[in-house]
Amino acid sequence: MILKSIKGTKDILPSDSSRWQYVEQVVRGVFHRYNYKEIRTPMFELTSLFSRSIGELTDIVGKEMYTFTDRSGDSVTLRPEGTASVVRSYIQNNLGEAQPLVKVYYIAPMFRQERPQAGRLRQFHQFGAEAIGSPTPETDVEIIAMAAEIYRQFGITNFTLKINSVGDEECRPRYKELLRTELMTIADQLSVESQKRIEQNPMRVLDSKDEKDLALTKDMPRITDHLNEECAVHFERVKELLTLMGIPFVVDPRLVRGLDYYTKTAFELTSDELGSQSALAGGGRYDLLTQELGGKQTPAVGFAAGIERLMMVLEKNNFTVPALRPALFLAAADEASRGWTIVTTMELRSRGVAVETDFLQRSLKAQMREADRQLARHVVVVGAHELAAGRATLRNLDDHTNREVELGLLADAVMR
RNA sequence: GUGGCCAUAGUUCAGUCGGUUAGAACGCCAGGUUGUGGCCCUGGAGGUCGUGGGUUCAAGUCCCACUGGUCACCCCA
Repeated sequence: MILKSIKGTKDILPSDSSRWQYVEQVVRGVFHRYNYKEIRTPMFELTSLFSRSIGELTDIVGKEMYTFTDRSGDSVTLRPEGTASVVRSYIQNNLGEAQPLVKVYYIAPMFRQERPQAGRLRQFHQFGAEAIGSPTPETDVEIIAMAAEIYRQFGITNFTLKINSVGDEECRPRYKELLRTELMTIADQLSVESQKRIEQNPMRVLDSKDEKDLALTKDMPRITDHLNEECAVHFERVKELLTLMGIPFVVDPRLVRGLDYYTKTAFELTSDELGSQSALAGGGRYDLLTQELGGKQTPAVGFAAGIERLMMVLEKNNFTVPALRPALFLAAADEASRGWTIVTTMELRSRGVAVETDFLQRSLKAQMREADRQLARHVVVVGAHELAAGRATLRNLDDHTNREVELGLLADAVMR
């Protein structure tokens, strides 16, 4: 086999597509109840949209983007996440002019050029939502509650909600400077990666998974102790509302997340059933992004979740979705009756019945086996005898019962 | 980008110390007395042993390279 799919991409085969459809349907249902409307943006954008929004120094922009030069010489990139495109569309289409708060969701493929592993693909799928136009902590909580609700809909309760506040343009720089100074004093003991980050993004040092780093930075100042009044009040209110709603959470002052645009609330949903890539979903507030991309200053908050990772948890839980089944399989007992079966199959289909028939000129036994394999609910064998009588035996493959039906009333007989 | 492990039928895997026509299970196909599935029985099809080189009288088996997969690191969904 010379032509194969690109590394880190996967086919969603007929055997699992119904599972995907079911998952998407449940997700859409929750978004609908929260009154979020779908937005579909292009799969690729000008590279600068992502580098400017996600941040030049992030891993995503620095080493994970699928970037190409197109025939006109423009640098374009397959979207690595959803928020940048949504905000671009929000600005470009003046969505904020029609209403003060825009609530949208997406279910879409994303692309990052990394080495694949369990729970990580180069093309993967996310659902996510953005509430653009509201500065209130209530909106943060709606987003968080909605994400948690989706997992609950699938019977997944075994996840941890971690939240933090990363401050705003006023208190974060101040905290970063304080932290940087502190980190300098132990710089030579930190891991190489962390040393590099002291300058560029000291908060990511705290987020390091290196055990030595963790021990060394244990008593470093926490951002939650250095928020300004506004951020602190906001964070308190988020925690208060989550508590009132009965949504369990843990405050993780080290939580930073890999995108630069977050302000105030940042959160993450993790599962311990996932192995190394444990993040189910993540999100936060991004009050400065719209302005950063050339729009009016507009507060916003959102989240994104990995569908493959949700699928992995569902599989661990032996979650099954009902199979899609034909209501009827029309079998031909002899060659002369095949004309009738194929025409009738088409007629019944246009009347709304899911019908399958034989296309391989197979023996009756083979047709029966096919009906069984397709999980057809009923089968009717039609031959010269039935066509003459205008009646046939309708067999229910689930309870193995037979009954006589008029051929003209087949649709009613199997639809009920 | 770095590292560990792996690569034999459609799938999951056996394959001894290197030795003759590479096996099993499941799946697939066909039969098991005139026209009724699932279970059972019988038979059948299906493999360039990932690719290329090397060692050897002899390589699925040993060595090297490459490719692919997988898991982990970094980071994230």
